[in-house]
Amino acid sequence: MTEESTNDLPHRYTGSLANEIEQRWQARIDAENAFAQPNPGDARFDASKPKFYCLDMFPYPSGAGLHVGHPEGYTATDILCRYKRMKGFNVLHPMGWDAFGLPAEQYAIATGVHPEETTRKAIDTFRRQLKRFGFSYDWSREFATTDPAYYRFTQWIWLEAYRSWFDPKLGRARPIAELETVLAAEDRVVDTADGPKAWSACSAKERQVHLDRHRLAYLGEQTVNWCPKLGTVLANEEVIDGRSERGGHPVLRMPLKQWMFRITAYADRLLDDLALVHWPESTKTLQAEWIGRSEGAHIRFALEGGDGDPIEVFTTRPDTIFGATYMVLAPEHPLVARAVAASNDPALAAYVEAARNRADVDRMQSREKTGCSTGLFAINPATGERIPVWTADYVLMGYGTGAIMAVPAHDERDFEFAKAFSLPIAQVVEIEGEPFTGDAATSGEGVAVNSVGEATGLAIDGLATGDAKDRVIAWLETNGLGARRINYRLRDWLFSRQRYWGEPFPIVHDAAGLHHPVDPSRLPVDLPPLADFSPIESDTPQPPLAKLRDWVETTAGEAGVDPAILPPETPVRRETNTMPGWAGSCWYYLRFCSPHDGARFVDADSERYWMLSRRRSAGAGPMPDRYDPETCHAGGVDLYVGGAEHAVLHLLYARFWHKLLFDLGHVSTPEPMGRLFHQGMITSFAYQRADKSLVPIDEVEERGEGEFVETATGDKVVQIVAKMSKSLRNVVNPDDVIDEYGADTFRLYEMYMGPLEASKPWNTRDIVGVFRFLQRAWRLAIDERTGEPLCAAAPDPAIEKLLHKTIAKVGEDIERLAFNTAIAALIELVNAATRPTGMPDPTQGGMTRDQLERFARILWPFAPHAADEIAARLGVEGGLHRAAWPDFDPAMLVEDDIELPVQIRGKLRARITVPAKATPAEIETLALADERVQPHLEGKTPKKVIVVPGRMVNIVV
RNA sequence: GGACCCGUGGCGAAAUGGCAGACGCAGGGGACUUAAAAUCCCCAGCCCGCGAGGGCGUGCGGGUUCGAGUCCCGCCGGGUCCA
Repeated sequence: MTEESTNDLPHRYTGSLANEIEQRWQARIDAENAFAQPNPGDARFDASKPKFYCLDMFPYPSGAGLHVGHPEGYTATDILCRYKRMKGFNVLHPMGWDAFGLPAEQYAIATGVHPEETTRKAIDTFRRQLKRFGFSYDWSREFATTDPAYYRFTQWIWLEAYRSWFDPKLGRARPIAELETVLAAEDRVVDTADGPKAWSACSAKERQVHLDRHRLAYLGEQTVNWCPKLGTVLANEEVIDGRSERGGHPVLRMPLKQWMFRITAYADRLLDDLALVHWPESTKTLQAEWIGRSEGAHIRFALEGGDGDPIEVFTTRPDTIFGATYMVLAPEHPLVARAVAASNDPALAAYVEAARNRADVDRMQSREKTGCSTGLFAINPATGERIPVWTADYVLMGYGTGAIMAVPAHDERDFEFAKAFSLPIAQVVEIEGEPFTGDAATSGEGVAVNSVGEATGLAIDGLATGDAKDRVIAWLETNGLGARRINYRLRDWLFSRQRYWGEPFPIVHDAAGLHHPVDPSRLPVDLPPLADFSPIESDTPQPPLAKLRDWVETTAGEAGVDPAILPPETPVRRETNTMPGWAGSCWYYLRFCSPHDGARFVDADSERYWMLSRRRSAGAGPMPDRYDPETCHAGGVDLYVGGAEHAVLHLLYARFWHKLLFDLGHVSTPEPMGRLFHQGMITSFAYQRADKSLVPIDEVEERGEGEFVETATGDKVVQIVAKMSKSLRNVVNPDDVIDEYGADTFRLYEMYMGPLEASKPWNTRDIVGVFRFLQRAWRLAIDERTGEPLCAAAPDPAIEKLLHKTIAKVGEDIERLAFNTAIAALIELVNAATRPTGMPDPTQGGMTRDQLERFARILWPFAPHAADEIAARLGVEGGLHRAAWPDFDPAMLVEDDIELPVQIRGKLRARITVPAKATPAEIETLALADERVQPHLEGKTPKKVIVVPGRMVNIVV
C-alpha cells in the first residue's frame, strides 16, 4: 500500500489499527475486571441466573511460549462463554498453570537456574500471550499448582487417601479409623509377620502394618527403570535396549518401595460411570480398554512333587484347560528365582538376568519368542498330566499373576512359542469355519473337543465355549482348584518420583520403618530451597531432596506429626520422593470454584453451585445438597475442552481423585467432568520427496496449481500434512500473526479453518480471507476517511430478514461448537450488506445504526475487540460485555415462496417455485404440470410421487 | 496384528437419508485508475457442445431405499490409540 492511499483512508482496518484497538480494549477490560464472576455469597452475585462452568485444560507453561495449538481450544471456549454470558448465564471460565514438571528441573540441572524462577518467567510469558488474545477469563481466580497455597491442599487430598480404605462391601472409600473400629470391635484375626493373630493380641506396630496394607495411598513395591549414572528413574519410553535414551547409560530394573494409589479398587466404578458422562465415545472406549476388565478364572497348578505353593494363573478361557500343555512364568516370578537357585543351568540364570532389564514395551513388541525351561514341572489339574514350566519375557509380572497356562492350539503367542521350542500342541476347541490344521492357532469361541479327564472326572466335550467355561469354573471351585475371577489391566498408580520439582509428601518415617502422616493443620510441607540440582550418582535411587540432610533428618514435632501419634522429640526422616506432574491437575477444576479459600480445599457452597447440575428433565424444585441420580447430572464441569492426548491418564486420575473425594463427602458429584470435548490438532504443510524424505517448507517453491518443486534441485515434491516441527521449519508463532493482523483475525482464522474436533493444516495464505472479512465489516460500519459511523437511513427489508436468520444461525452454531459455519454465516451477512464501490451516498445501502449494533453483538464473541470498537463508535456505552444476545423473530425466518427440486427416478430434472404453505397435493400437481417435467414422463402416469414439503419432490415412473 | 476415526474441486471446507461443493484461499474475467495497489461486480467440479443442453461425479466394489457423501457389508489408502 502506498503512503498516499494510507493517508486517504486513515481509519482503514489495518493490522496496526487492529493492534491499537485491541490493546486499548484489553487495558480497559483488565482495569474493569470485566469478566470477574462472583460466587454465591458475594455481593454482586445474581442467584437468579443459571450457571455454566466452562474449563480449558490448563497449560504447562513452557519456556517456548504459546504455540498455535493452545489458542484453538481457548478461542472456542471463549466464544461459547461470551455467548453464554450474553444469554444470561453466570459463567465460570478460569485459567491457571500446571507448573510442576520435568522440563523446568532439567533446565535447572543444565543451567543452575532455580525451577521457581524458570516457572515464574514462563507463566508471565504465557499470561501476557493469553491476555493478548483477549480471552474472557476471570483472572482473579488464577493460580499455579506450584503455589504453596494450592499444593497445601494437593497434599491434604493425598492425606485423605492415606487415611482411607476401600470397603469392598459398600464399594466406596471410608476413613481408615472406621476399619480400625471394626477390627477392634470384632477382634478380627489378621495376618502378621508371625502368622495370623487376633487384633487384640497384635502389637501397635503389627496393627499399623495391617492398616497400612489397606490404605488407598500406600507404600508398595514396583519395578522401576533405575539409571545409576543419571541418578534417576526413567519412564519406559526413555529406555532403549536396556540403556538410557539420553547418554546411553545402563539402566537397571529394580524393585523399589514407592507410594502407590489403590486406583484398582475403583476399576469397576471408573468403568461403569463412563455411562453417566457426555464424552466422546472414542475417549470412553480408550478408558474402558485401559481399565481392561476381563472375566475368567484363577486356576492353581500344583508343582510336581507337591512341594511349595502351586502356580496360580488367570485365564479368560478356562474352557481350554485341557489344551494347556505347558506353563510360562514371567522372569520376575518368585518361583523362577527359586528355580534359578535350585538349578545348575547357567543358561537359565543368564536368561532371567537379561530379561529382567528389558522394558515391558520392548518385551511385548518383539515378535521373536525367547525363553528357557525352568526344569520344573506342574500338574494340569484337568488332565492330571505333568507339563513343563518355562520362563519367558512375553509374560509380564505386572499383568494378572505373572504366570500363564499356555494353550498353544488356541493362542497365537503360545503357538509361536510352542513351535519355537518344540512343545506339544493339543486342539481342544473346534471353531466353525476355522478348522484346526496345526499350522496356526485358532482363536475364538466354538465347541470343546478332546476335553475329557479320565483321571479327574472333568468332561466338557461338546459344550459351547460359554457353557464350557461355566462347567470348568464350577468344577474348579468344587475341587478347591480355582475360582471365577475378574481381572483388570489397570494397575495401581505409581505416585512417587525421584525428582525435586514436585509436591513433597506430607509424611515421615521413624526408626522402626513405620510411616506417620503430617497433621493437616501443619500443611503445606513446603518444598525446601535447593541450590544444586544435579542428580546423585548411586546404585540406589536418591531423590534430590535427600541432599538436604537438615531438612530430611528432623523430629516428629518439627515435621508436624500429631503428638498423639508420635512424641514431638522422636527423630524422623522426611519422605524425599515428590509427587508426579499429574498430581496438581487432578483437582484444579475444584479449586477454581473458590481459589482463595484458606480454610478448605474448596468452599462447599461454591463447589455445590458450580459443580452440581440438575437435569433439564428434573424440572424446578429445590436443588439437592448432593448428587441424586434421579434428578442430577453425574458431574461436574459443564464443558471441558482439551486435547485427546489426555484421554486416558489425566482424565482417569482426575476421575479417581474425584470419586475418592465424593466418597468421603468432600464434593457433591460423582464425576468431575460432565461433558468433554477434544479440539483437533493444528498441523502444518510439509513436502515429501519421491523417496519419502521430508523437505523444510522454505526450500520448496510452488510452480502452478498444486505443483511444488525443491528449489535446490528442481525435483518435484508432494505437499503433505505433518505435525509442526522445528526441523521442517513449519512452526507458526502466534505473536507474529497477531502483529501482522491482530488477535481478532487470529481468533477468526483458527475458528474458520474447519470443525473444532478435526485436525487441520495451518495455511498462512488463508488468513487474509478472514482479515478481509473484518475489514469489510469495519467498512460497513465506519467511514474509513473520518472514522465516523456510517449508517443507512432506512433498513433494507431483505437485509433485516437476513440479519434475523444470521442471529438464529450463529446462536445455534455456537451452541453446537460449529464456529466455522457460524463465521461463514456472518461473512454472508456482511457480503450481502456491503455497498458497491464508489456509492455516492453512504446513507444508502449498508445497514442502519440499529442493525449494525445487533451485528456487532453477534460478531462480539468471535472478534470481541473489533466488535466493541464498532459498537462504541455507534454510541453503545459500557462495552458489549454488558449487552444481551439479540433476539430474532421466528416469523422472519420463513420465506413466502420456496424453490423445490423435482427428481424423476432420483435424478434432478427441474426446480419449481411453490408457496411455502403449499400442501403436498398442491406441490404434486405443480410438479407434474411443469414443462421441464413433462418430457421425462413420456406420457406415462407416474407410479408414485414422493413429496417432502420444504425439501423435494421425487417422481417414480 | 487388533480397536477406533477419516477419505468430497487446485487447497481449507459445507451439506437433520432429500438441489453435492455454502463460505474462504488460490485462479480467470470485468469496473474504477495514466498505471498499479486497494475496492467492488461476475465466472469457476470434470467431460462433450458455439449454444440451448447432455453425460459423469463425494477413495473402490456391492447392498438397503422412491432417494445414499450420509446407513449396512467387503476392499484400498491415511491417521490415532492399544498390542
